[in-house]
Amino acid sequence: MKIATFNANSIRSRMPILLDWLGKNEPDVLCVQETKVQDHDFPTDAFEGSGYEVVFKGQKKYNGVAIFSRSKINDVSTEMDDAGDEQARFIKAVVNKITIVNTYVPQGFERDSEKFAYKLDWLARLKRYFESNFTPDRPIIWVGDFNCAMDARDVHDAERLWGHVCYCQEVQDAIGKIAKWGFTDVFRMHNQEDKQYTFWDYRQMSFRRNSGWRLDYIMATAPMANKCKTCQIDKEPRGLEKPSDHTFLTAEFEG
DNA sequence: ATGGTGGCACCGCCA
Repeated sequence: MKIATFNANSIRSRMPILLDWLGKNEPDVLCVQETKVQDHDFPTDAFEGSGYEVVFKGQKKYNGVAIFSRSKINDVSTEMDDAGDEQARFIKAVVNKITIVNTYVPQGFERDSEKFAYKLDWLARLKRYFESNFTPDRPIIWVGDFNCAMDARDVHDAERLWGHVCYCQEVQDAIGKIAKWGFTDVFRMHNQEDKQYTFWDYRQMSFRRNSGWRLDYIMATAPMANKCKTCQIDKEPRGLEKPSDHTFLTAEFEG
């Protein structure tokens, strides 16, 4: 079973990249974040005949998540709790009896902002979601754009960036607590190197300088982590006419 | 050099 994740930054703009990548890589499941499309405008027609089923939760302009699967998708939910907050950052589905949780963690703007407080609260809610709905002996994959670099290897300038909303103690702790509940970062399980980035800020032409961040993750509970054979970052250029600031991350599991 | 681009939906917000 091959599972991949990709922050699209508008799925409609990345359709050529997405369809091409699906055709070449044939993952069983692809989780997408920042689809930036309302549900009634989701480009379902474009995937007719692709062999993929898709479920999604979007809203106008921002956020939005989707799960593509070659096998039947069951038990979809688009909210982690009953807080009634509709930011379209969470979608869960079951595929081949494996629970897939796809999240677009809030970015947080600045550390003294309301948005940052929301980010921390959102992550605390996600922790409660896992605690109250599952036990870590179940096969669960949690993937997405976590907007968090977990250690110095995951950023291009650890000294300067320490304290950034995507590289600071509070967010590392919030994600760390969820990981401690029962998740393994399967990329790190297979690769200890630094500079293994999944995101480059296009405001700073950072791709050509490799001024990146590792913000995208595939996390697995023990029964799945034990079966994880590889986890790789896609290094191919991601489109020429229109850049995409994140790349694909893929993990392969036995069975 | 403290900026810069890109996407969406508007006349700014978010990353």
